[in-house]
Amino acid sequence: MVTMSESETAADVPAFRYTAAMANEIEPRWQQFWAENGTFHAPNPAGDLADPSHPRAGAPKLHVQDMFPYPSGSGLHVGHPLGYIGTDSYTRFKRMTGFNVLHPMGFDAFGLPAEQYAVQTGTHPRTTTEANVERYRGQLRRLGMAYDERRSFSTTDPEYYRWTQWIFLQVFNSWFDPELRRARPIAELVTEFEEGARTAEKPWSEMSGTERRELIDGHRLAYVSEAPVNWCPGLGTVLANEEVTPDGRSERGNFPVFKRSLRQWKMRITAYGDRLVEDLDVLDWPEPVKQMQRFWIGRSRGAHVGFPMDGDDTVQVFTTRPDTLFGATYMVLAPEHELVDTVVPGAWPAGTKDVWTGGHPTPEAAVAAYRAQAAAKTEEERTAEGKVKTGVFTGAYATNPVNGAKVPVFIADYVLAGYGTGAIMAVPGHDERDWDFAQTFDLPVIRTIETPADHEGVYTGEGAAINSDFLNGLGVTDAKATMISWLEEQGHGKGATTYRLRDWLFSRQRYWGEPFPIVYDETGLPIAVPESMLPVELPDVDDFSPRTFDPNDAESEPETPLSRKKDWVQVELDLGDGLKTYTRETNTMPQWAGSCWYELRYLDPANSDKLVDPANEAYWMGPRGEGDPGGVDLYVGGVEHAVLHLLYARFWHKVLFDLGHVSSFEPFRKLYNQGYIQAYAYRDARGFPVEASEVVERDGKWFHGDEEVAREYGKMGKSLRNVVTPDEMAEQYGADTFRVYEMAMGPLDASRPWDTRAVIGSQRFLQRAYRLVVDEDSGAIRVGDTELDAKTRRVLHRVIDGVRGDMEELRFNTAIAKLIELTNALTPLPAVSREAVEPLVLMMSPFAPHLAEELWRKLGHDDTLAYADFPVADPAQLVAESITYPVQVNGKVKGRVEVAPDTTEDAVRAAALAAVADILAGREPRKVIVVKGKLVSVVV
RNA sequence: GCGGAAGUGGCGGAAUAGGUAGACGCCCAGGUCUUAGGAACCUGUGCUUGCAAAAGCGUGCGGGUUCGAGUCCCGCCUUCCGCACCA
Repeated sequence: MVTMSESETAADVPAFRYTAAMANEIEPRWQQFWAENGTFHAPNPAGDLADPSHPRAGAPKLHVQDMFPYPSGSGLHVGHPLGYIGTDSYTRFKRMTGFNVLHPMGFDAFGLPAEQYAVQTGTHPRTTTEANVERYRGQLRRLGMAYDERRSFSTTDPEYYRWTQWIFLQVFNSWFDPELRRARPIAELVTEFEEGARTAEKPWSEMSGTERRELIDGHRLAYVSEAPVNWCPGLGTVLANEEVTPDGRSERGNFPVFKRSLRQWKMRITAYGDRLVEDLDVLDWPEPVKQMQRFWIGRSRGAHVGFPMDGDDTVQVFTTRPDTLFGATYMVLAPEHELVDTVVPGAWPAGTKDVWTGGHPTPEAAVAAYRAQAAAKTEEERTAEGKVKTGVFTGAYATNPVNGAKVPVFIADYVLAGYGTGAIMAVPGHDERDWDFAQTFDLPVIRTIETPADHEGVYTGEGAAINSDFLNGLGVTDAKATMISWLEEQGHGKGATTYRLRDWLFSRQRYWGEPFPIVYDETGLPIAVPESMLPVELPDVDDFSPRTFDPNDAESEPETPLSRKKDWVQVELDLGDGLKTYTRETNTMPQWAGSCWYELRYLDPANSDKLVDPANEAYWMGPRGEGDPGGVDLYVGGVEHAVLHLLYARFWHKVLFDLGHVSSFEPFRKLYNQGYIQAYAYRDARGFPVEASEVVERDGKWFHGDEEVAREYGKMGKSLRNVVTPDEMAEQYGADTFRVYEMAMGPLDASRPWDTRAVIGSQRFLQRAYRLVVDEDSGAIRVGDTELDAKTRRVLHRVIDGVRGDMEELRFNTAIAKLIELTNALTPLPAVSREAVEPLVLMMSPFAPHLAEELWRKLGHDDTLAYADFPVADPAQLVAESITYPVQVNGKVKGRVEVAPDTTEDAVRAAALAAVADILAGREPRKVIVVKGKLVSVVV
């Protein structure tokens, strides 16, 4: 879009006015200066990035990081860089206050879109990805980001994913010691078995080599298992639980997802459940994010209890309320529970109620029908039916171990196979779901918690135990503990903790991901590729797509793209037993893998011997003392990563910590969620989006041409035709104006609508600031060494003080408001004083770095201001010359008095009463309150 | 249903410790300069009444505490986010 103001009025614009055209001359020049001079290189304490001569070498450090982007084909829109500009402004400020600042940027470049594009066009994903990364780099550079470009990488760089694979091997070669609550090298486990310190069902000495390997493999933190997973035929891949929506579809692509038992790689994140929950307490994270993680991990404490069945079987249940065991009047198994088949008798036992049978002649028929019905339902249907409980009697009875009572065993889909043991004891008196089920199936209720007399129905509150033999009279907490001790003594159960969190499904049937550093021998058991052979490079293939299927074909089988590359899959290696043929793992890692540890690689990006030099890790991320987690000092990104990325990254970091590779036990000390920039979109009468930039407002309605259109509010995107790019903002206003606008429009953590029209306000501010230094007509420098008048000087120092405070707290919007106030205060002054202008320029520089550098140069400095000292307020100037007290009478402001700051309270009171004397009209004040420095309140 | 965040002018937002509500910016109106202004600059701008001085009202709604409440307490409403039979 060509603005008319540019073309038609150019002749009238003074030659030295700060315009978009001037910004577009200034900005690339300074970007080049910074790049050529390595202005933003941050020195490491050790290795190839060490630089003892650097002005910040050995200074206190600050590691600030953004959640790096996936470089999509459509480039950045104005919403994407919001957080980046925020961290750039913050780190520029902190650098000027003396910190050695690490603020890097990289690219999360493995992922589905490049692969899908490759499938459609045949373009290699690497080609697409590299082009997109270059585009992103260009866009970010154009915004003047102060990154240390030597530390930038893509997760797709073989030299990067070499270390992703190396970490995978660390995980693979470890096991979790529950006693020490930490990961240990797998070799130590082998030793324990060899020496008999640890025993399996079969003595180690009697086991075959394969049996030993299977035993060990079963303890690894990365393991292959045949287990129910989320199979998505439409995508041709399996998905992690976290990638499946609540209605049972894929987060990407919205295809149906089916539970299938398949052999897949998993990571034993559940072993870290306790530490992942507990360590949240020491993190400086937004409470909602911690809450989401706590909920996702879903730790609950309770007990496993065995209910013996007729015959030899015992059903294990998990309960958080062992104190209510005496009230268990029936049991429920998940329809998929493995014991269902073995417990079903040939005929309905005596006393079977009609509602229990579902109208079927035999238990076998009833169970089969119910299972078929449950299997046919999607997760969505199962939960959509809400509280209507369905189920059927299995015909079997179990024995309540605490009192020997026979209780009927049902199957019902309100019990989930995937949680706890997939079986429950039902206590209808004190559990809402069990109550509902008991009502439907006419089952008895026994109260075991004293229930208020007037209470009807289920009671889930606290109370003393009743009808519970040795528990009677105990409160809930004591009753739980007593029951668990009893169960453990009697051998009927023991205290237990379960998690909602499942082990992390780690393999994907895709091409564009990190290959596993794993081969298989003739036993079919996995073998680690030696570290010396890393990276296992992703081979080129002809066909990038996994085999996809009819999205509803639940019985289809995954087929990976790499499996078709036969000459790659079969590999000759000498792994210690001479040259042998091995088969490569053909799954690839999920997209999360690369982002699980990138914060570490920024610290030492070119280190070819180690993931990161311990000296560099300790400096940038090490703990600050006992109990301190260490980690990135400030990590900024969207709240959408509250669970997945942040949980996986914490898990890997803890494994690396346990194995001694890092000194911090958390990756991100402080987390900050920036808001989203959204935008209005407009639809015509047919409901089609029209180009938002062409819509005009008239009389509170919106028109596209002559047609009235409807406005809506949502994400910026191609499909809504409301995209605004930073490139066009830079072109029309300059990058500095764009940066100032994004930071001024609201608090960083709030979401707000984009409004291109309002950008002009930021442009005017920069223009006024430029005008303070440079005469618009002649280009002459206007700044002189005249002293500031006392009043303006106080304004200056008040602003300096306020801006410093705002910057520390990331309150950029109010910092900019204060800078505008200062600029507006200087504008009408007859002489422009260096005393005020230099601090103004320095304080503007985090937001408008190009303009600030340009003005700094014009003010006579010959080097970058990036390492200049940020202004410090003179405390003497912060004391007001006089204080104006508003005077309230009965809570309403009725007058004002201006007094010297050191006026005594009595004098203020007297002056205030005099000021409102006519309002009081002779009435005697009942009370006079003087709040020092604030106001006077008179009550009559 | 459970958990969390948030509701302030026409709009984005400010008020950091209970103390002058609306900083700063956009829009809008009037003006200066000008052939012109859709540039820049200046002035005004919460709502109602009023020529004005001024008065009344005002931070989602209803109560409460207080000399004083956007801020604290109780009860609601609305919006957004997360979870959703987790035993």
